[in-house]
Amino acid sequence: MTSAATINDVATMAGVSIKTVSRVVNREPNVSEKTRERVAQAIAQLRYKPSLAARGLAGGRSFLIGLLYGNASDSFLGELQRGILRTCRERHYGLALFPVAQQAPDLEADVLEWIRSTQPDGIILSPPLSDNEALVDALLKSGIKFISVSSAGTGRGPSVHIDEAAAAQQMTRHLIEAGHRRLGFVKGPADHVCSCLRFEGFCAALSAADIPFDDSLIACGDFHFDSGVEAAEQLLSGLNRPTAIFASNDDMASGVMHVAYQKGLTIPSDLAVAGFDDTPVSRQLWPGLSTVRQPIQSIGQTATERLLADISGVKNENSGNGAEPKYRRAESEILPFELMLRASTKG
Amino acid sequence: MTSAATINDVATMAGVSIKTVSRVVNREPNVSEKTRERVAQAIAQLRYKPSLAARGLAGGRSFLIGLLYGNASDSFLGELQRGILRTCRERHYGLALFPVAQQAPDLEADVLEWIRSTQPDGIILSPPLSDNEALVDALLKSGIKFISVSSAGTGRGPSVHIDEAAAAQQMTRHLIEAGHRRLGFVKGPADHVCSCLRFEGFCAALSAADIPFDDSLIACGDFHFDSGVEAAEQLLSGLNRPTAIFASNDDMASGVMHVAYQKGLTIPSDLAVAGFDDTPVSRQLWPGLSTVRQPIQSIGQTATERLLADISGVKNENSGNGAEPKYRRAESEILPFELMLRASTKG
DNA sequence: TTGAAAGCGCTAACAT
DNA sequence: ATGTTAGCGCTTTCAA
Repeated sequence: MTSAATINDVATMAGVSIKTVSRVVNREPNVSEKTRERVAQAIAQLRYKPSLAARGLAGGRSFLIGLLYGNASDSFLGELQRGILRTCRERHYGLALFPVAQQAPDLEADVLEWIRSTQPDGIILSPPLSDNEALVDALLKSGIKFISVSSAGTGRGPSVHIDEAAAAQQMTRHLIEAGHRRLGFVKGPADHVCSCLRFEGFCAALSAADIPFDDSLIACGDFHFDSGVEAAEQLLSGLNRPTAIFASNDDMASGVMHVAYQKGLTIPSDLAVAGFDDTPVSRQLWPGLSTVRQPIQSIGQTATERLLADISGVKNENSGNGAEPKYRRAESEILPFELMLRASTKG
Repeated sequence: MTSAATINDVATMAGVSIKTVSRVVNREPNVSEKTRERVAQAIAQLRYKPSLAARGLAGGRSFLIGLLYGNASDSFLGELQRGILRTCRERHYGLALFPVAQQAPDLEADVLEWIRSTQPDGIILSPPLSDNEALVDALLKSGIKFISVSSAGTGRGPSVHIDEAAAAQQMTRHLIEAGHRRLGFVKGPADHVCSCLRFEGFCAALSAADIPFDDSLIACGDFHFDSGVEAAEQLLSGLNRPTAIFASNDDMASGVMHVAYQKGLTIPSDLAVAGFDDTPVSRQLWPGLSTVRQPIQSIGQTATERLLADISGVKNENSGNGAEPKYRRAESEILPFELMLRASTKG
């Protein structure tokens, strides 16, 4: 046999009809364990892979999910893609990428047009697109299934993310426990929900420790390195400078470290620095940057699984013995984060 | 009309058979100008878009190009994807990602299988896959069109890349001109063609400056941060340590910087450090890392354009009046690099 | 220059 | 729990 195996080959080999093969491939119910096993073996042996084109044509679905993203960092997107692709591969789905020009005036129209031409079965929204009210509205109205990752977004759609506020609070507490009382904070873009949550967590930790909030210790950035530099220059210029700075992400934190070096400050003895995201750079900096790790791959995987369940899930929902529906989970799924404590905060 | 128009709708509206519509859509010959006109109008009026799935199924093409990649860095892959997607979007092609498990025993089989199931019309090979002889052989044998990016590869297929050796030579010359005579070098993985080329460039610069080659100044890494750390520990442990270290990529260079800090060396006065790739980290480190910038986005774009030309080019090749074939360019296309000189090499 | 018919490989609706 | 039958929208013969 020279060309690729088709569903017919599998059916013949397993001694069943092609429909049964289809059931196994699509994880539909009503296949006996024995049959499923036999079919699975034939599939493995023939190295059968269903043709996306044929499935799409016949099923009116594209077996494609779309990933919409703005100008997030490459490491974030890379991790996210890995997670998504893992699930996609298992489930024989394809991934269509749509890098959105965030500043486009008619972003929603662009996205809708892309959806029309690509016809993905569902969409994953990565931040900060998930925070865009107009876009979410348009998506909701269009009826396409979607899920947000790494952001609670506007709360009007399902999402998979960590508890950003709790993470920021915990990191802040770590700094406070290290003896810091003058804590600087570099905010992210105001229109990112996660920026706000991280700031809230910071404030919560302060007030829990009875440290008065000092507005002069707060600077604003845009999540990029350069804005971290600017923020640090502002925060470190006064006489009464902070002894620790918590930046809302690693790129800005690395900017803070840059300025500290320029000013001849030693990290962490003169200035402790913390970031958020655990991007690769946090290990590579000297000293290593303490930061918060999100399980981005898992987030991608989980989001994809939930999206696929949503797409084809309704039918499986009340499977079996009158039990509760399986897919009616909470709209949002919260995954655990982890504090990565490195030398930048340890005296 | 609620759902999208199909070829039948167009045919009915234009009063022709679907085959004629197909001819018009695919710009095939043997359609009278009048008919073509009429069909074109119907297409415009119905906003007809041919279904990729159906075209793929029937025609054996997918209008998809595949991107194969191993464990390259996220910033590299991100840039590459941006370049590729730009061209894809213009040409109405989709992009299918295939992250290859490099250590897989039957990598070629995996890839071939993926090709058979996804049926991309062409493939972009990113390093180090382009250096895998067995894989390239398999691809060549399978007859699928492909092109390598950022690596001359084994030289048995088209590619788009920079002149790695010249770049490494130029960076080395920069170090020599800064007064360094004891130059350390951290090699990349031996099975990466670009590792070898970068090393060759280094050696060429040494001999051009009449600096004797010293084997004790050469260490081996695997392109990852940790291996840079190990390499630096080795290179900086002896008494007669180098005054400059050129690492084959930025991640390893950052490892070198880490060790320098640990040993209390000041960069660049005690030790100059240079990297390769101009990943974002090179700016974020302190001091900024001198490195070589590849135009990765352009490489991606160019490769995609050439691949698509190759895919659909054959039929256009001898169009009309016996002119020369249009697509017979050189197999390899060399794009310019750029030295990014930052503080890590400037006294 | 045009069209009719036969699939491509799969899923959906309806048997059994 | 499994099979049968009709297509999905298009391209490819091959015929007119």
